[in-house]
Amino acid sequence: MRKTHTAGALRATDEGRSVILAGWVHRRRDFGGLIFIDLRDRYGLTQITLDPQRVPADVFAVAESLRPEYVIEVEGVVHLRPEKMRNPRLATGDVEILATRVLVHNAAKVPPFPIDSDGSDVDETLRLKYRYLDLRRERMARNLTLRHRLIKHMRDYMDGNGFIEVETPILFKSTPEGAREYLVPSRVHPGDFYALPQSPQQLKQLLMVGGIERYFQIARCFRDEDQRADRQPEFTQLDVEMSFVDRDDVMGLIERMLIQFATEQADLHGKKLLYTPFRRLTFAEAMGKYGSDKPDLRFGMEIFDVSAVTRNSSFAVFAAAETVRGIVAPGCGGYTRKQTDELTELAKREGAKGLVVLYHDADGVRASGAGAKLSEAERAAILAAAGSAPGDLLLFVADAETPALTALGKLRLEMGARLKLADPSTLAFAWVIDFPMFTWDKDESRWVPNHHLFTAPRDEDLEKFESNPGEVKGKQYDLVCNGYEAGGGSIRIHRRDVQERVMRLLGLSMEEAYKKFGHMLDAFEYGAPPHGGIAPGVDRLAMLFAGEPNLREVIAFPKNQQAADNMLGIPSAPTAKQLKELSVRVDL
RNA sequence: GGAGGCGUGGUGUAGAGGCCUAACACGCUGCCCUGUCAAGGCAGAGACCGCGGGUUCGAAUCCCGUCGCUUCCGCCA
Repeated sequence: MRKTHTAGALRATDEGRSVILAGWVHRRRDFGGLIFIDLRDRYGLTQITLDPQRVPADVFAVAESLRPEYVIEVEGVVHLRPEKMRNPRLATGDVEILATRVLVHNAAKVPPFPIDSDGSDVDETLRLKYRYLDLRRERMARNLTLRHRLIKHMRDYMDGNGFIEVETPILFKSTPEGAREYLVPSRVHPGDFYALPQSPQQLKQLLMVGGIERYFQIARCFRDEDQRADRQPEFTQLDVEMSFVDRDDVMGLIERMLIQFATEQADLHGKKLLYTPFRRLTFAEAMGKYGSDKPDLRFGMEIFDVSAVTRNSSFAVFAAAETVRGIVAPGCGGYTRKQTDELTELAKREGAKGLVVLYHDADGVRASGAGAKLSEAERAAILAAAGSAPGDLLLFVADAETPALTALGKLRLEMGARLKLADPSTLAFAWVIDFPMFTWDKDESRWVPNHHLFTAPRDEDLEKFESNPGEVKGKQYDLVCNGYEAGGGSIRIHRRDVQERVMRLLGLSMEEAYKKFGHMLDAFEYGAPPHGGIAPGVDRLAMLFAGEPNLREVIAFPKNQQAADNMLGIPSAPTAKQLKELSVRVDL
């Protein structure tokens, strides 16, 4: 090892020690007769001082030639800084190294962007093109360290709870009923393809049939779908599966793991958990109060129902609607027509027919606009249901239940953001349970699974299966946090007959079902234990704990929104020789 | 597939039909400087305003197209 200490290690108590540090020139302050160099490595900054009276002329000359991002090695002696020259903002601020030798390992061109910021001042395209420079930022080092500690915590925790990590293949089988897959051509089997796994779902269930009982894996998953701030084409999950468990066993396991992590790693991310134990709400509650199946629970602004009041309203829009729901935007009574029009646009984009705006004035609902059409009694009843105060703005959607709730859910998030209601230093973890198992897909005229087709129905709903599929609830649970889905899981079907009923309901012929999922159906006939699991998203959890706005900040080499990497220049065209070997022809 | 936003020296921005021979800050180069830590002072270099077309006497600025990045909708069992 060429260095005796890191650039973040030295303190006043090290005074007099001879040391060797190595790293990058962060900044150079040259006074002509005195030079300071901030030496940076992953661990911190240390000030190197070059005094011409105390170093040979050739060493001083080397120091004069240094530029930002040069890689250097410095030998010197730790000195206590004069009292007034200490820097309390630096962990190493009490000391400086009086250099006796400076070696340049490598010079550096002028970087295309500054390294001494958090990167928010630089176009992200450039950051990603020069990711190896971008990673030198303190922010990136902190994020990758946090991610490492999260994964290490997961491994230690799972190990401590009797789980073993088992690797599953990346070259997997194409399966329908899921996300679009990445395909890999087989050379040995011309015309045949592997698929990269969207998740190790089936394999981990087969591990349960294989008697592993407690499995986990830090698993890479691949989905060829369009990107979002919280979606990358390849991502990492803590994949978990256990035998002989109920829903609460799985939820409790993950909940304790996250609480422990948040407690032990408080120094790194500084985030507080808003709910311990985690909140629990049913899908119906989540939709009804927050208009979302992954609500941001850091603030209230719950949706309320005034249908009982408006059923016989003198306001035709209200009277005709299947349901009328609303939210209160506190203190927004001063909104202009232009501002409320923006909100109306947002509601329409989310599928609502429109937005009804009422103003809560000093003496009740303002009698203008929609307010003029409401009777005195209705206005009073609406304010009572809303629980609003003078100066508030009331937003209503009169529509069928689902569009009304989802539109108000989006409006709630929009108003929450405008009013800065969500505390950015908190994490509001919660479980959402009792999801409907199936949703009717109008376009395809068939039932589609809400989670996936291996999720078990609640025992009491088994009989409604064929008669009323929309009413069947599954043993599914989603981990949500601050408006993100941080993970999802379920108790699985472990019997062939039940699995076949699900497949039949989804419109799969038994022939098709067997072709695609025969390995599962067969396995269930050889003593498959009851089992269930979950897969928290590692990238998303790292993002949430780090307080970052997107996944790219917690991934060393992420893809951009076009699923491309402009540093590597991928994806890229294969050679004619490669294609020929794979028996693949490109048709553009 | 669709909608919005952005694109001007190395970086981040200003600019809203003629005042642009394009401004400011940071960075960069040179010189001065012994206690700075976002060091300071002086001087200087560096941009055909993403690309293509159009309107106009005149376009960074208006219009059309296109490319790149980003956020969102669809999609994500």
